[in-house]
Parts: sequence; structure tokens; C-alpha cells
Amino acid sequence: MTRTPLTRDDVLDAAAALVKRHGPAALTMRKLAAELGTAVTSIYWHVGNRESLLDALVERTVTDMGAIRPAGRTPADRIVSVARALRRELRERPHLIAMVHERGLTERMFLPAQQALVHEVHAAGLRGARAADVVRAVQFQVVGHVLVERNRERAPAQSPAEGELWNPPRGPAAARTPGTSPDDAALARALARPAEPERIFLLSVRALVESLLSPGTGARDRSKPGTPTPGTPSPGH
Amino acid sequence: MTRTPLTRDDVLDAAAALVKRHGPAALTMRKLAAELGTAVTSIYWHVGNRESLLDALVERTVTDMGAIRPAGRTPADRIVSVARALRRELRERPHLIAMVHERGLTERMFLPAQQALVHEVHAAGLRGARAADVVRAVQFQVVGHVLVERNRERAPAQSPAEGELWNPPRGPAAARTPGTSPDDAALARALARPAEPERIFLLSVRALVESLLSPGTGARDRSKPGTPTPGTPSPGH
DNA sequence: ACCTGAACACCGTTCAAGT
DNA sequence: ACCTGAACACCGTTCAAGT
Repeated sequence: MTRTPLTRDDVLDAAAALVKRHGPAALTMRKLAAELGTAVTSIYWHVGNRESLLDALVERTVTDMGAIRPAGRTPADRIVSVARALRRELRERPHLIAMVHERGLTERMFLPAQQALVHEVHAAGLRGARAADVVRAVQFQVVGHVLVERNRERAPAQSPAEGELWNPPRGPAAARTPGTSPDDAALARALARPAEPERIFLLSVRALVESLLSPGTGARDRSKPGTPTPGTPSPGH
Repeated sequence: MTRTPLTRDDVLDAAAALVKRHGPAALTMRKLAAELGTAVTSIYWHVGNRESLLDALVERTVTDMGAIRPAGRTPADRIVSVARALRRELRERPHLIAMVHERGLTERMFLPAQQALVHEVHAAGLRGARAADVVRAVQFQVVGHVLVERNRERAPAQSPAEGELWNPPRGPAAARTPGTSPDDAALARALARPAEPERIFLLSVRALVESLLSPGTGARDRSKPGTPTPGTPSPGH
């Protein structure tokens, strides 16, 4: 009874399954060998060593991420749709995404999405360096938000909890702390509630896209980073 | 010649130094013991085990981060100044920040900054849940940007490089690829150049703040996050 | 209260040897 | 071309024993 020979893909599959179930720390060469029913050293013949095994896993995740198809009527809408699609894809592969991040490959994983963004920003009428800036700003924001969000989910019990800071002490001690939070009960309550990442995500992406796609606003390049922002006009009503 | 007894702080100091120089992976109990000139097992008496040693290190970093003082004339300026200060602080402690991130404590580290943001958003005239949303949006963006930026710095040689995608093939093959990048040489060149994170950072923060602080724009809550964006078909493979 | 060495279970990796 | 067991150097951790 000759066994069908072990292939490199067999190794990668088993490794990916282990990581998906128990995280990267659970992926040891010995456990992997046991899973595959081979000697530990066989694995080395197929994948070199643990480091390049993880590299291959990450590589797979990056290419698996695939192309993103924008949806929506306006360029702004389509950019937002790309952002949401990226967010969803990432949230389905938490462990592998963490590995991609640890290896500094997050940006490369986002190249297909970048291509879509370029198309939409161009459609919105932006050109040249300005368009490139907008593409990168959106990309940074989406990737960053996803990283933050994942970080929050893995956070242990927060102490002090976010909300606790915004219930100002009622006693005379309140006056002592300089720069303390203003008295806004609704705000305090809102911050005491857990964040709703998807809502914040949409809110932010829309705000950023709206601001960057409309020319002539203060968000243009000013070439002098230190210049003060003129007060935002408050439309009387 | 009785040696002055080892303290918990001695252990933490040596550990922090090791991490700062060579990263967390270089922090082994045996190396640490050698550094301190004690037996490996002494360390266990002071800090329990490696895991809680790292916890203590992270805890220290979080509290060391300290208070942030806003600067600038308008609330928008001061928010931007907080964002820049945070960015600078983080970039000075790359390894430790990575550890904070791995432990899911990034958000907690940002609580002091959150307090400052609340103050400024309130000064800008926002109240209640809307103000909380803006605080969180800015916070997510700043933290996210810093994480992305750090990720980029650690990235190995990118292949394909960002720019390569935006030099459309000159031959007849150009017409075949659907949704390809538009013909914008300046854009292609701009994306081929390395990103300037600080500029992108300022650009984005300003755009977001400007958009969120001005009421009545489309960036308001639309209360239906789940609407028409149809899910992009999963990348068949 | 603090420190020690010995021992254990577990790693990743190399290598000569098998088929 | 593929697989094997033995061996090496290195981990984190426990524990009984010292002072």
C-alpha cells in the first residue's frame, strides 16, 4: 500500500487549516507533521523551513484576495463600495491577515483595490499627482481602519473603559483637573457605549472621499504643512 | 561582596532595552538572565513568566505615552496637532508599539488623546452622539494611519512595485484588460514614486476633520449603512 | 525574601542514510 | 525524487533545595 506522495500543496493546505483554527502560534512543524502523517523532516524537503512556509501561506492569502469590483452610480459611491468590499474580505481571514500585517505586506495585498481606486478617482475628474494623493489617502484610511478594528476585537477587558473617562466627577474635584472633558452627558453616554465600527467606517470614508473629491476646498495641498486652517464657515440657519 | 538584590524594575529595564535594540523575538529568558548576570530562574521570581513580563513592558509603554497638549488657534488646527503629536510619539517606539498592537491595547493607549479630542470637538460646537462619532472617526484614522505606516516601513521589496501597475502596456494587449487604469502619465509617475506618509497623513486628517466639523454635509449619518451596495462576487479561484 | 542548578517538555533545523 | 530517525542547539517553565 504505497501512499500517494506528499505535495507542497498538501503541506500548505494543512498549515493553512491549522492557522485558521488556532492561530499562527499553533503551527509547529511537529504538529503539522502529525497532521499529515509524515516525519517532521519531510516537510523541510517541500517547503524549506518554517519561515518560508509562513511566507508561502501569506503569499497565498495575498493572491486569493482577488479583484474588487466597484459598484454604485457615482465615483464617490463606487469608492465607498470598494472600501466596504475590502473590509469584508479582510474580516473573513483574521489570522492570515494578521500574518500579512506582521510581514509588512498589507499594502501589497491592496494593490488590486488600488487599481480600482485609480479608475474611480480618475472618473471623478482628478488628475496627476493630486489623484495619486487621493488614492493613497483612501487606501491608507481603509487599511488603517481595518487594522484598528481587528485590534479592538482582540483587546482584553479595557481598563479604564473608554466611557469612564467622560463621566466628570461631581464633587469639587471637578474644577481641579485642567482641560477636562466638557459637560456633555449625551457625549459621555455615547462614548461609554461600545463603538460601532461599521458605522464609523462608513462615516469616515464618506467624509474623506467627499472632501477629497470636491476641488477647491481646504483639503488641497498647501505645500506648507504648518499653515493654520481657516475657520470652517458655519452656515447660519 | 554582596550584590545589590535584583528588583522587578531591573528586569523590566533590561527587557525593554533588549526589545528596543533587537525586537521582541530577541527577548529570551536566558539572554535576559545573562544580561542581568543572574540565573534564569531568578527572573521568574520577579515577573512570573515571559508572558507577564511582556505584559508589564506593554503596560509601561502605554502609561509612558503621557498626555498630549493640543496646539493651534482653531479646533480643527488643534485636532490636527493632536494627530501629529500622536504620530510622532508612536514613531519613536516602533517595537514596543508593535507589541502593544499585538496585544490589542492600541486603543487603550490612545485614551489620553481621546480626551483631548473630545475637548476640541466640543469646542467646535458638536454635541452628543454626533460629537462622539467624530472623536472616534479621528481616532480610528490616526491610529490606523500609524499602523499602516509602520507596516510599510517593514515591508520587504514590493513586487510588483506599486508603480508598475500604472504603466499600461503600449501594445494591443492594453485594450484587453477591462477596468484598466486610465491613461494618466502624471498619475502613473506619482504612484510609482514612494509615498510620502507625512503628507498623506496631513492631507487625510485635514480632509476628514474639515468634512466632519462642518455640519449639513453629506458626511452626516444616513442611518442605513446596509443599503444598496451589492456584495462583490467572491473571487472564484 | 530571594536565588540556584537540574530536569522536563517542547521547539526548529541539519544530516547521513535509506528507497 | 522523496522520506526517515537520530542528534543538536535552543526554548519556557517547574521544583526542590539552598541562604
